[in-house]
Formats: sequence, structure tokens, C-alpha cells
Amino acid sequence: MAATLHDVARVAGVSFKTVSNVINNHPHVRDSTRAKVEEAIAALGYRPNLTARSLRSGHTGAVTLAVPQLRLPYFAELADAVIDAAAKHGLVVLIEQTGGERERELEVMSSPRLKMSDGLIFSPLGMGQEDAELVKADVPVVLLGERIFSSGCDHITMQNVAAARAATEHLLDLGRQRIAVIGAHEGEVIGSAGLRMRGYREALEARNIPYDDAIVGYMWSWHRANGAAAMRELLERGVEFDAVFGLNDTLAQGAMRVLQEAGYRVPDDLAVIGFDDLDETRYSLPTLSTVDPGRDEIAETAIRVLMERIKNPDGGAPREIETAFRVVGRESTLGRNNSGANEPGPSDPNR
Amino acid sequence: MAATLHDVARVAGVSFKTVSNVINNHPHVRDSTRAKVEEAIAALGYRPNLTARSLRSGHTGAVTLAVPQLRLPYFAELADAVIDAAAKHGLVVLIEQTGGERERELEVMSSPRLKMSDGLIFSPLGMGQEDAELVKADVPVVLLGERIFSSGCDHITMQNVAAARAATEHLLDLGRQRIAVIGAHEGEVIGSAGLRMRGYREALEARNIPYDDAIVGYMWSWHRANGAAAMRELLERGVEFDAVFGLNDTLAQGAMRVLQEAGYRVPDDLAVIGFDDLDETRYSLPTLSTVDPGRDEIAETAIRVLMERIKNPDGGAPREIETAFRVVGRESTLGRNNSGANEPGPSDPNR
DNA sequence: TTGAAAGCGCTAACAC
DNA sequence: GTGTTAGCGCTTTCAA
Repeated sequence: MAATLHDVARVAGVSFKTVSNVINNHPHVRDSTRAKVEEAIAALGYRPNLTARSLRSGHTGAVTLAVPQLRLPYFAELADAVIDAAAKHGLVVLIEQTGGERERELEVMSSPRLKMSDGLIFSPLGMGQEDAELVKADVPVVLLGERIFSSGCDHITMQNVAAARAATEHLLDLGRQRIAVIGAHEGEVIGSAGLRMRGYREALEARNIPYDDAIVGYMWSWHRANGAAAMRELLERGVEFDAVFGLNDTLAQGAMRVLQEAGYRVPDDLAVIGFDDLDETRYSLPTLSTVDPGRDEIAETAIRVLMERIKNPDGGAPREIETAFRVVGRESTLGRNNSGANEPGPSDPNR
Repeated sequence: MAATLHDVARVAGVSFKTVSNVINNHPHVRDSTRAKVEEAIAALGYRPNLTARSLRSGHTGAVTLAVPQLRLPYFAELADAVIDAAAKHGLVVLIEQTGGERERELEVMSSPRLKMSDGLIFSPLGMGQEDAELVKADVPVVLLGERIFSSGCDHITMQNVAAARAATEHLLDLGRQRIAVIGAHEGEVIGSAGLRMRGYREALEARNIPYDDAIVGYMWSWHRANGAAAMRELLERGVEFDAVFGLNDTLAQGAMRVLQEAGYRVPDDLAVIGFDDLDETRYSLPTLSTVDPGRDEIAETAIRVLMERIKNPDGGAPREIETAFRVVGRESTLGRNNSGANEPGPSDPNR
């Protein structure tokens, strides 16, 4: 069995409270005593029992991150960033997968397991605005994404409208006039698709280019295969366009694949831009232009806000925070020579 | 403050032990008592404090998964599978990222945080065979991958040699004779690269095809960019080959990109196969043939073995388990028409 | 500067 | 069937 404070105290010949003081860096410990205790700690290989500490102190040093699925690259990269941000503050991250299903999302918030952590970073997909009041748990919650606003929790979002507008303007600036969209959701107003569509329309309006529903590919779900299918359908309908805005990178890549199979050159015949700045967009052929919606900032902000809220649960009104974005021009809009082909990539260990 | 057992007991008018019995489904509780208690639980919104339960029972219901980085698709998919497998057994998963750095890998095993979980599933990358004796922690460890063998821990691996041999045979069966390799590690014998190279060589030997080091692309790290660079170098050297085996999918995709940029048709001019069966291989152009090394089985086996070891730490000698693999033929070897283009994909929620 | 004692919320002997 | 009691290992008053 592992050594306890008492064992250390016995070996060091002091009371176990003194050992506790040493461990917690209390100021009033004589140096000689401290040395004795540290020697005993080393000798016994003592490690504090975090469970006991948690019970006593009321916090665990862990946060829960709930996402749909890690195999979706966006969430994998988000989780990566959250774990790193948490580690900087000495927190560990417990990950729950909801599959994007409303039931499981609700379950995460009400599960007793949540109390193994001090707070929840919650990225719902199945729940919607109508569930805003159900976003609460026994621990502070920081909400991510565009499914739910005004939930009463702190909320971090991308600037979906402005970023989508900027992506559209990137294409317009390159002289493209007929920009097809892949991934719209019928009738959606908020939500990632709805907001990004609004940005798209704003960009058109600002340049007096009419909106044409005929070059908008609708779908129920941003599944990879749907991007390809929608692109294929637009081609078959014979509508004309000179660029494609995929409402996320995965859709854009699916669309790009279809265009290339059909014999179009990207970007010469058709320019393509995505949204998310997934790692893999740097490695497609051609590399995919996209929008970096500020994922690292989302992660860092989420951790920071959550920690503040944990420390001070009644610390003022819920915050609504939007992160900075950035259009990333690559080969799929700029062509082989003008793109930032040598931009630094993320570090990539050996596997 | 949240309700405790005592609060429930008071409201229900019973002793708090009775409440405990109800919660833990002890058999000897009168139905009427049980009903009263359950009513009180509902009324107070009581949720058991898992921290206290952990302290008392000595286990937490969590396991730690340590991987290099979640933004590497292989590890994202592994983590996804591990979380799902753990959830089936009511366990939650705490994820640590090591960056593939030896120091941080060692730190994960000695960190007191590890004791917030009951066991560790450990996928090292920086540590090597020489560190075999350092693989130990305060909790049971299940080791993953090919960096370290005979560590004294349970160990789950792919059949790297056999799977790589099968991938090579897939190309040979299609009539390819000069198979280039991308991703070899100079002098490595064990480790993913070394073992897969052995499988490659075994396949050649079995057909009396001479091994030719001139068509092997060496690199220090399986970084995405390195696959492309190695491919480019082979092309520039002017050596002849009719197929490429990327020792993982990422390398294969990088190589494929370079081949296409250089004007080769895949698979007509050059067939390409990878290793790992990442989701994204289904969506590249052309779709990438690869080997499914049994990732889901790895995850499920790791959880099962770990649970057994947690329950019974002295339960016999450490196990060495190899998972089943499967060659997945797609367009990059079979061409557009013969490939399993409509194989079912993983589910993919709306984002 | 150090020690004694209480108790975080729960489980598990054991008595009744 | 139900209640009493004693800790799990730690932090935190408070007293010495």
C-alpha cells in the first residue's frame, strides 16, 4: 500500500500536520524540519492521495470536456487544444463523447460522474436553442458552439457571421462572382450553418451581387459524404458558378474531390474555400484555403473562464465571448505559386 | 450545497446507512422503505459524491489514456474508440498528451494525478526498448504500440509484421514488382517502422523478389511533410518503381499527393497503399487502400485487460496480445471501379 | 513553529 | 431489515 502522511510523519519524527505544511508550502516551517520531512518523503516514495485531497478541499483539479466524437477532426483538434490549455494550469481533462445525440448530451450534464471534475466545457450538437434552459449542471459550465445562446452559462463562440463573410469576400476579391455554397441547413437561422450563410449573404449584398438559391447545396447533416453528394448534384443541375464555399473544411474537401473527378481544375476553373482550418487542409491536393476560427483561443478562453467561474461561481453575469478569426489563403483559391505553401505546420511527432 | 446521504436520511426518516443500502442496491431493504428513500432522493435531487466514494472504496471509476497528441488522426481515432469501450463498462477516460516526448511520458507515469484514475493505457512514442523497466506506475498499466516489449505490463499490439506483409502481398498480387517504401527508420528493428519493414521484406522474399534499398525512403520522423519529401526524393533520383507502400496512411497520402503533382496517375501508373485505416483514407482522391490494424479491438482489449488487472493486480503473467488486421483495398490500388467505394463509413454527426 | 482534533461524504463491519 | 460505528487520507481551524 502507498505511503500516507502519517507514514512520512512517523519516519521524519514529526506530526503529520507538519508534513502537510511542507507539502503545501506553508511558510512557517523551520528549514531543518522541512529537510527532514523531504527526506522521509523521498525515502518512502510518498505521493499525496488526490482523492482524499479532493474530498477535503471540494475540488478535483479536473475538468470535463464533452464533445460529439473525437474522430471528427474538428473536435480532436479542439480537445488537443483544451488539454494543452488545461495542462498549463495544472488541470487534467476528462473527455465524454455524446455522439452529438441530445439524450446523451443531457445525460452528461446530469451524470454524477461530472462531479469527478470541477467544471464542464460543453460542445453540444443535438441540443438546440429550445433547450437553452436545460444547460446547467452541478458544476460551472462553459458552453461552446452555435447551437445555444443565452443559456445563462458563459459562452465562447467563433465569429461565424464575420468569418464566413470574410471567406466569401476572399473569393469576391479574387474576381469570383458566382459562389456556390455547400452545407446550408434548410430554414436554419442560428447554428453554424445558419450563421455562416448569413455572413455569405452579407458579403454578396455589400457588393450588390444577387443571392441565388440555385447554387446553394442544402443538406441535413455535415457528413463528409454529403458534401460530395451536394457538389455532384449542383454539377448535374448544370447551374453555373466559379467558386465554392464549403461551410466547413470537410465539406469543402468532399466538394473539391468531386470537382476534380469531374475534370475541373482547382482553382483555375473553380476556387474552393472551407471553414475551420483543420490540419489536414494543409495537405490536400491542392491545399485548401479556409478560415481559422480561432480554435486555440477558444480552448484557452474556455479554460480561463471556467477557472474563474469555479473560483467565483457568482462572479457576475454570464459572458459571451467571440474569438478572433483569420482567412487562410492556400492553393485552392490562390493557385500553386501564390499560396503560403511553406507556412509552418503544427508539430507532428513520429508516428 | 448539494444534498448528502444524511440529508436524504433525515427527509426519509431513516438512518443514513439505509439510504446507502438503497443506493447500492443491497438486497435486504423493505420495499416500502426503499420507496420512501427514493422519494427523498428525488425530492432533494441527491447525487452521490463520487470523490467520497472513491476515497472510501479505493477506486475512482476513471482510467487515464496517455497519447502523444489528439490532433494526430490515429490517436484521435484511438481515443474515440477507448472512450467508447470504457463507457460500455461505466468508466470515464482522462486524457493526457505527452507530445511523444520521453520526459513527459515518464512524468505521466509518476505524476500523482495518475491516482485520480484506476489504471493507465499508455501509448509511448519517445520512450524506447531501453526504457522497458521504467514502464510502471502506482496503478496497473496496459501498454500500447511497438516501442517497448517485455516491460512487465500487459501489452496490446497490432500484428505489424504480418499486416505489413499482407499489404505488400496485396500489391504483389496486383502484379506490382517494384514496391517503394516511404517511412523506414534507419537501423530500426522493433518499433512500428522496423516491424513493418520486416513484413515488407518477408513478402518480397516469399516471392523471390530482391530487396532494393534504393527504393526505400528513410526518414527520422513520420511527419506528414516527410512523406512528401521522401517521395519527391525518390522521383528525383530517377529510380524505378510501380507501387508505393506508405508505412502509415499519412505518409501514403503525402506521397500520393507528390505523385499526382508530378503527373502520375494512381493507381494506373503507380499503386499506393497505406497503413492504419484512418477515416480520412475513405475520402482522399483516389481513396487510399490501407490496412486496418484492428484499432477498435485494441481499444476494447485494452479496457478489458486493464479492468481485469485492476480487479486482480496479481492475476498472472503480463499478457502480450495481438489484434486481428485486414487489408482494405480501395481506389489507390484497385482503381475506380473495383474498389469498395460504397463501404459504410463511420457515423458522422452534423458539424 | 508545531501539534491535536474535527470532519469532508461515503462504505463496510458488525450489532441489534 | 435497520442502525451504529469506524475509518479512507487529507486540510483546516484552533490551541499550545
